[in-house]
Amino acid sequence: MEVKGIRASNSTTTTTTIQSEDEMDLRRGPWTVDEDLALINYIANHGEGRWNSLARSAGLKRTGKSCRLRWLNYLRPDVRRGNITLEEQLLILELHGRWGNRWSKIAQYLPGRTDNEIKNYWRTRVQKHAKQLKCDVNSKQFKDAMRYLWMPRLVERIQAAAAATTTVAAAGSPTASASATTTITTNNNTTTYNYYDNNNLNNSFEVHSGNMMVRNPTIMNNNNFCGSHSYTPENSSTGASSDSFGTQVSPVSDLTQDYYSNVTAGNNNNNNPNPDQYYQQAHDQLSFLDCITSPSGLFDFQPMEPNTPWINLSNVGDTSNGFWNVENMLLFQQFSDNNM
DNA sequence: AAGATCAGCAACCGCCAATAC
DNA sequence: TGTATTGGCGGTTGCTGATCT
Repeated sequence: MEVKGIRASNSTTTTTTIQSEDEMDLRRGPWTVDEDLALINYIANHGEGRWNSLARSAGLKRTGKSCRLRWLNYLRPDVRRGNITLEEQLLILELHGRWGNRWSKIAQYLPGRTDNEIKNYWRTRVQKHAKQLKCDVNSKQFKDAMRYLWMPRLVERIQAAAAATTTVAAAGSPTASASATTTITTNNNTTTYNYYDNNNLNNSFEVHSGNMMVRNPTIMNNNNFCGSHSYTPENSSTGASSDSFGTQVSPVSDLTQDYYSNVTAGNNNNNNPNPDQYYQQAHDQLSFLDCITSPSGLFDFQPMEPNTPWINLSNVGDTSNGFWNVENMLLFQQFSDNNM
């Protein structure tokens, strides 16, 4: 790879292919608080776009691309940060199955998440599992494992969390165990996830070639996903990530104000300020249902082989964060043997 | 306690399509 | 119409903190 500089935080460029005086001064590597403030302030006053000239006008010794990336992936007020939730994991798995590595497209359906974040999630978590299982992440074997084992397991955990919340709220009774039974049945273009929660209530959702439909939707009661959210349909002219969510939560000027006050209050002690914390609340109001239903017919599975066996996950005893424990790897092994 | 290894993620790169001139 | 610039995307790198030995 061509090396034009080093990635040190306070380095200037050690250039091997210098083309102009300006390039000699270009900074690279982690952004400083001052740079972030300069970028935030400039965008607050002038808006975004025309990134090269923006970088110059704002007095930033960065490329336009670098400024754009910093803004979109970090400084933008509506960037949602923190752990990828179970619902988001499920959605990522499903959408990746549908579109592959179309990260920006997938990101459109996870409001506040950036394509970079989703890509990192996939590479660090999902590909890790494939590696552990010694199979290619794009292999049928692994895709089937995701579809028949991992995704149902996620559904189970989602409903368990929802049931636990409900139970605690209702009577303060013991929290839910992961004893629910999940079955998946496929009939032509419809896949049905069916399970009983801890209150012995039957829950299910169906995934058609069209939209996902929910019956008795305990799954939707997760407190992380309530309220409403509007998204930009994929066929919209403003479907790009920068436009889809650019200004819908809070004006940039507010971000700048809050950010300034936070910095002056000494709450930023590193090079990675987190202004979005002020807007996290807005994103905690997102609707999972809104995320997974769309005019374009989202959340439909690829056609499956007929006579797909029902899979009972009741004896898959994973209650930890990781799915691929020894038991499940054995299960995966058996599953693979039966489907090769 | 110290070095090695791993995991997560911010940031960069090259390529390409869209837009401006 | 051709060229330059800009923006968007997917792939990759390397820094940093956590964990392991």
